[in-house]
Amino acid sequence: MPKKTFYNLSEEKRNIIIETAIDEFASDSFKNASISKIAERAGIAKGSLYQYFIDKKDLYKHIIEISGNKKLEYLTDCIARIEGLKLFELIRELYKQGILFTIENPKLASITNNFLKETDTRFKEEILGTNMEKSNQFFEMLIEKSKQKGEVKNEIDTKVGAYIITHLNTAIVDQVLNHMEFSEILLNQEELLDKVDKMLFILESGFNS
Amino acid sequence: MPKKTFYNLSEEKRNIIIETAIDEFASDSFKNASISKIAERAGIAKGSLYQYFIDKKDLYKHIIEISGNKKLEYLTDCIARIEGLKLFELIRELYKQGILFTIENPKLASITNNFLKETDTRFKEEILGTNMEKSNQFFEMLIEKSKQKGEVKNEIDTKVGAYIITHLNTAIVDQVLNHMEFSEILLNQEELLDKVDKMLFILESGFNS
Amino acid sequence: MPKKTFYNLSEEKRNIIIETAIDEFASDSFKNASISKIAERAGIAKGSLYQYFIDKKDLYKHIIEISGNKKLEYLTDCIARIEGLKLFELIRELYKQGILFTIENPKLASITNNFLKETDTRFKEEILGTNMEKSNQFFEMLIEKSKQKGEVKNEIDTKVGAYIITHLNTAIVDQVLNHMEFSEILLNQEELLDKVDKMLFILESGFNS
Amino acid sequence: MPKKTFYNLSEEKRNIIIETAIDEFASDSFKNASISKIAERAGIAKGSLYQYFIDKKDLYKHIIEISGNKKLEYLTDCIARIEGLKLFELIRELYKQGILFTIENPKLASITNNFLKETDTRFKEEILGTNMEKSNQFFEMLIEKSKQKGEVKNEIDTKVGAYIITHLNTAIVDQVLNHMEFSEILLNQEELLDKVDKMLFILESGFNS
DNA sequence: CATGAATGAGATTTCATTCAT
DNA sequence: AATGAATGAAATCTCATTCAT
Repeated sequence: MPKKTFYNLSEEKRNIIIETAIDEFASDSFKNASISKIAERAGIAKGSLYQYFIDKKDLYKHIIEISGNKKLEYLTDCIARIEGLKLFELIRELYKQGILFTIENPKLASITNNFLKETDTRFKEEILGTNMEKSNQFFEMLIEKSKQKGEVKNEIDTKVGAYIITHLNTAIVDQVLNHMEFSEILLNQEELLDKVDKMLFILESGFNS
Repeated sequence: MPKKTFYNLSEEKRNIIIETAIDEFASDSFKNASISKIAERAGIAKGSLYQYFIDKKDLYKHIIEISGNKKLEYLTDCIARIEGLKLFELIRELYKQGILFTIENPKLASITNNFLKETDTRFKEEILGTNMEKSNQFFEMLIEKSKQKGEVKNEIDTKVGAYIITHLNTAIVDQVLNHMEFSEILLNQEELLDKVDKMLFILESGFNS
Repeated sequence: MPKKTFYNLSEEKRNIIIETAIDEFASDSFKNASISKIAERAGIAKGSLYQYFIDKKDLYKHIIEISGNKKLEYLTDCIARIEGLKLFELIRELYKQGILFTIENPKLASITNNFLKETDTRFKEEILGTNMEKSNQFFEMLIEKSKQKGEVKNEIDTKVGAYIITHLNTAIVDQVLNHMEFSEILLNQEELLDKVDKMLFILESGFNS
Repeated sequence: MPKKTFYNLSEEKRNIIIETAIDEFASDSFKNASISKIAERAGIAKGSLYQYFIDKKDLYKHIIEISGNKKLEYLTDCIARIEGLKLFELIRELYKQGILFTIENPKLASITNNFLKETDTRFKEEILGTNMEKSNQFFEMLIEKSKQKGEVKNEIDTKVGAYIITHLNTAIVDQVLNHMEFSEILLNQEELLDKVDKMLFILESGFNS
């Protein structure tokens, strides 16, 4: 959460700072990212950054938040259609949008994914507040509903099911990022979606009654 | 690969060094772990560490190797019984042994898991030589065999299947580690194995014909 | 080439740093000179030096450059009069000015001379860019001209001639420095110039037709 | 001056140590040469070196001495013929033998030349005892004799003359070494001797009456 | 608000020398 | 006499953060 001073800046300046920070955090872990480089590349004084943000962590937190919001934009449409879709239709859409988000915002996706892999749990909680596990809870809710509709086997453990779906999602994003790094950049989306379909084919047979 | 000098040390001293290094690398990534701290905590001179190991990377490599070997010990029995078991019986055993390894060697497991999450591919290859992807390939082979036996649906994509199994494996290990950190340490093994069974129940229905 | 930050410092501070660096590099070779000592003696933080210069080499390069410029100041007058003078009149002037430079800037002269003696050619080129050998080429040109004017025997090999003149020049500077070290500091200039005259007397008879 | 213990060693072992030390000192300055590397490459314990020599300097001193003696072997023949030869015939021989020594013992020559370039005069005296300047004095004596014989102009300053001859000698050796480094190794001796002749041609005209 | 110089702790690494065995 | 493990000071370099202007 930036200080007030940050919001007093012109939008243009704010954007430059954010973009530069994203660049830096995307190309390195939190610890190795350098405040000095961000200031330098953004063309502002190092001290200024400390006028806008409490410290490095604070800036990082803000970027993580931005990324979360951006990703949500990609997902809201799907989520709106939650009622009309079957569980795996929805999951397919969500995975698809997640891939789209990753391709169109690779830096943000990379930051988020790196963050998710951080070991230091205390650090993670500090950054996120408490809303870790949001994704998990969302899928739990979905599965529960689907059980009620009879779409999904009752024998399936809801938590475990949600867990699987969540983790495979981040695994996919990871793969997209890795491929992009090697600049087969557009390893074409179709191929990717094909993989997703193959993955979901397996899961679906596993979940469905 | 430590220098000769390392192996000339008393076993006791060698153990102290290894244990301390494991402690340090377990609580921080490679980059953030500190040789200085290791030396200090092990009660030896900083310079001495450089008598035993070429550099930080060399020490890290050694720890990774130790961990790999230790884990292999847990898995060899399963793997020996490869022929007699059905695919998911084997996977269950492998997951189970993986959990056991993690519970009994949480620091090593943590180091390995952190390593697997490293983004820098060049670094990873430097540490491992080339045998990345071994796990994936192993599961691909298993699935292929099971298809031939008719245990697994032919429609399933082998690579994607192996991918799922591998990733859920590391996800489980991660979860074990996280829980242990919060010192519900023995969140009892039974409960965990129960979760694994629930997970495999889903996957099995998904894979089997 | 210092960073901008260096030029933002007060002249006084800049001078202190430069003087201290000169002291250090004059009393030791590049490799053995210590950035830590420079910082300590200049009364600034070690880190600060790295705000002003990229690294040790960068600072060294700057000092070498300063020295080169200073020496050039001593020589420009002579060089301007190049046309009016006979070869050995000019050489005498150049040697003389070189001695003057050395006496008035013994530390700079020492640094330069040490640098010229460095064995590592790659290092030298890195520091100088490419203009090594400038002195040699200058004398070659002079000799060539003098041959045309009939002042110098045609049988003389131009390159070898230039080589002799260049090397005796640095030899003289060396001697001046050595004597100064033994603090017969002013072994008076006259005596020195007398030696130069004696040296040139020999060379002149050797060169002239 | 090695300790007695050194001379108790088998000649073979002594040779290995000396050769290795020569290798190391030839490829680096005194300060940067590494005792550890010498011990390692010679296949002896580091501690042993300290049984044979007081310290690094002591070993270095010994090597310098060896080099001096070796070079003397190349020169004694010339020197023996001192009476029969004219000044520049003798100088030519001495330069020639110096080049031969350098070509056949490049490492020793390199060590010696680097040593001569050392700035730290106290260090130099410590190593050499007092016999610096020996070469200079030798040439002074020669010149004096030649003056008496009427071969050399009386106007020439003996000291300055000797100085020139000495310095050009080391300059030549330096050039040989540099060329060898660039592995035009045998830039053929003839070519070199041709250069020497050209150099001496100049000097001779300068000296002779 | 903006600046950017200053800091200083801490990182990795090197190496001559000592000393117990 | 031989060994080689141990030492520890010193080297270069990095960087988040502070603070005076």
